[in-house]
Amino acid sequence: MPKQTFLNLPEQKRQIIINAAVDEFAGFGFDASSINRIVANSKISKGSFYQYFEDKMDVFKYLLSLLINEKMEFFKAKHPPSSNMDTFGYFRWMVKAGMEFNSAYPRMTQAVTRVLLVEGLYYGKNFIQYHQLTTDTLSTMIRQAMKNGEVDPSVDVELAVMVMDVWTTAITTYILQEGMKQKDILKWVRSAKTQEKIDKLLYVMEYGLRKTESQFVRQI
Amino acid sequence: MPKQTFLNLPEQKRQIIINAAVDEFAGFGFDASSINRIVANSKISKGSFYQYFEDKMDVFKYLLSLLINEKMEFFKAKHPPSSNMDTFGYFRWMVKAGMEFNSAYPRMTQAVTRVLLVEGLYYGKNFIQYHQLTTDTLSTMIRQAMKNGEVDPSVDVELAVMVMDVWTTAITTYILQEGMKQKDILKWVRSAKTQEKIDKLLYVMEYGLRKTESQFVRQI
DNA sequence: GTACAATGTGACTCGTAAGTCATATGACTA
DNA sequence: TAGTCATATGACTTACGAGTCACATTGTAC
Repeated sequence: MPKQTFLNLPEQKRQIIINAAVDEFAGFGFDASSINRIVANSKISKGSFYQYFEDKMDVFKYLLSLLINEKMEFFKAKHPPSSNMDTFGYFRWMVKAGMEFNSAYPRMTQAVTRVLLVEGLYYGKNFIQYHQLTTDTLSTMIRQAMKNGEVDPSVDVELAVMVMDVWTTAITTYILQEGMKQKDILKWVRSAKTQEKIDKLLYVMEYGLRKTESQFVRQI
Repeated sequence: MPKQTFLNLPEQKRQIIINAAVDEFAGFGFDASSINRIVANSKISKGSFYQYFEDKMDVFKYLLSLLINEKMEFFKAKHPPSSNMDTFGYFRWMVKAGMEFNSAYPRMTQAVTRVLLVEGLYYGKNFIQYHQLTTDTLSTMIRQAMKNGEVDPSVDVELAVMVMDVWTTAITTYILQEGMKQKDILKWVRSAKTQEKIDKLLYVMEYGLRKTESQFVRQI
């Protein structure tokens, strides 16, 4: 976490530093990011940087915490459109709301996604707990869907979690990559065409999970 | 490509250098890999390295070409178990044969996978042609499956290709990651339990693709 | 043996990174 | 005014990377 000195800084100066760091991580990933460049781009001295943060990992963890807080606020403010929604419907809503959020903060999301997903730190020691959180949530959802009779009870829960996890990551990465090419990413994500594409991708997963295992057992 | 000097080298010396490079890329990825370390680990001088290769990218491309050649030999020697196989059956066979190969050359595969898939160079400028090859093959397969009536003709081919591509990558990465934890990776991949897991993952995709789009259209 | 080509060597240059520290600035306080 | 404290600075140290080059060694042909 940043030192008190950083938190005492005027809002505007803090923002300049945060933006420089976001651009650096989004553009170079974690390892290739340079504190020298962050410092140069935010027009502070090297010494000041080390008065604010411990090191590169410290800044990154701070950015991550900002993103998580914003995301939690965002989800708190949103509510699922209808209350009588099945588990998969709820999952679809969640994924789409997530995309909406990502499009509202594309640079920040890109920085964090690049480091955590693309560079694989997410699955390494430092951030494994965040991934654990996701898989736990998914696991609960699957079990709920089984209770509701939406998923065949013979389904291997761990496997289904992996499917949903990988699938969500793939869609998110894909949408972010394509979205960054657009003029107005938020508008593009909200467009009927993009929404339909996301829906289709999610349905591929959903029907796979709904139908697979029972069929699989019969076919063997 | 390596210079003639390298190709003139005695087989054993070449192997030592190749092994050092493989270990370096497998352990550090592309950017973080160091020629200094490769040189130290293969007990040649810095000067010699530059007599053999242009630079880091040159070694990596050479390793990649070795892997591709070996893989082509491997697939040439193997034949699908039965001739009356549907498209998805053929796809399953291909994926599994691929896993078999990866397990036979785990370090080499890990090095290349880490750089191309995990670090995302596969989708960058340098290696995009290899990815294009994969998507073209998949595209042909999907169209064939449609002709055979195995896939709903309303399916969006581009979307299906993306599904298969992403899914194959995810499974490959997963199996390689888990496999590296085992004592005998080849034995582990061949075990009934692992094969069943791979099958299940592929069936999730298959049933998703078979059933989704027509259902999707009806549900809207 | 001599001459010439091929191969091998590691110290050296140059660039850039992380992190430190003596010193400077400037605001507030007694 | 003098003292004190938080903040700001950038030159400096240390480490490590890529790539070069003058020179050394080895192999081969005559």
